[in-house]
Amino acid sequence: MQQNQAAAELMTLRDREYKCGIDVTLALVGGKWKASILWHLAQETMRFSDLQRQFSDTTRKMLTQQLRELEMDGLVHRKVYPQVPPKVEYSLTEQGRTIFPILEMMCDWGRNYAQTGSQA
Amino acid sequence: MQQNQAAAELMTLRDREYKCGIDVTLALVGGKWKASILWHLAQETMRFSDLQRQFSDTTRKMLTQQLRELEMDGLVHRKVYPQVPPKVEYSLTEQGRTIFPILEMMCDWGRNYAQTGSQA
DNA sequence: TGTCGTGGTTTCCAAAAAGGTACTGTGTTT
DNA sequence: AAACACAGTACCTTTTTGGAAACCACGACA
Repeated sequence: MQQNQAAAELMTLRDREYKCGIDVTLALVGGKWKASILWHLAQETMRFSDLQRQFSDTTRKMLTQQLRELEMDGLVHRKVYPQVPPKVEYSLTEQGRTIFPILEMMCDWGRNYAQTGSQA
Repeated sequence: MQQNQAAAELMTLRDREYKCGIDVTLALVGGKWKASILWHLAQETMRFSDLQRQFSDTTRKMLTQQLRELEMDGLVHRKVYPQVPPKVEYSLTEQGRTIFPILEMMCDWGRNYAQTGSQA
């Protein structure tokens, strides 16, 4: 019963209300690519073209869209170098780094499930 | 670079392929209600009508749909009592319980983000 | 002058997820 | 005989996501 001590009040995020912290977390990283993007950025700062290579099965549009949202949510930092051709580097913010332990556990759990759980 | 040691091979789940454990995890609990359902069931076994009360802003249809998928994925156990009116109890399986630490972290992180992170 | 590379944006369309409403089955109670 | 309780199912619509293809800006370079 987590309600009792810490949450009767709703949480607000981008004009939506959530009852539970889990829903907030999923709203931030639950998209099809966001969690993976954060995971990869946790390993190293990457240029847009690096991300395109890593996520070769998505489109530029999706990548920029997800990155913009992560940036607005304060999880990712976008650094533009005033050059031609353009150079843009993406990295995690302090805030973004705090979610790493969760991503790590999700990665392990999912991998383990795929190996053993699905045929249990 | 998590690729190097543990994953070059793809993981398969319900006829889809995933490169990363994170994506597997999200496929299983990334739905709009699934993680919360698991979270509540981790606290206590619940009847369908209990869940309806907890998730009063969704429909019976969505609940059954999500529960069926969680059941198929081996995370939730469905026990039917042969009575009239019907009685059906939902609880976590062993497998389902293993995800609890992740849910707990997501709950804390999300709650913390909602309080402090969004105005940082 | 024309082409290249990077990091996008725009428009349009398809697929997937979520939601609404009505209907069902069946013992028990009134 | 009618209504109720519980746990659904069926059918259809709406909303949200994801994706394909084309276009853009701009300096460098041949």
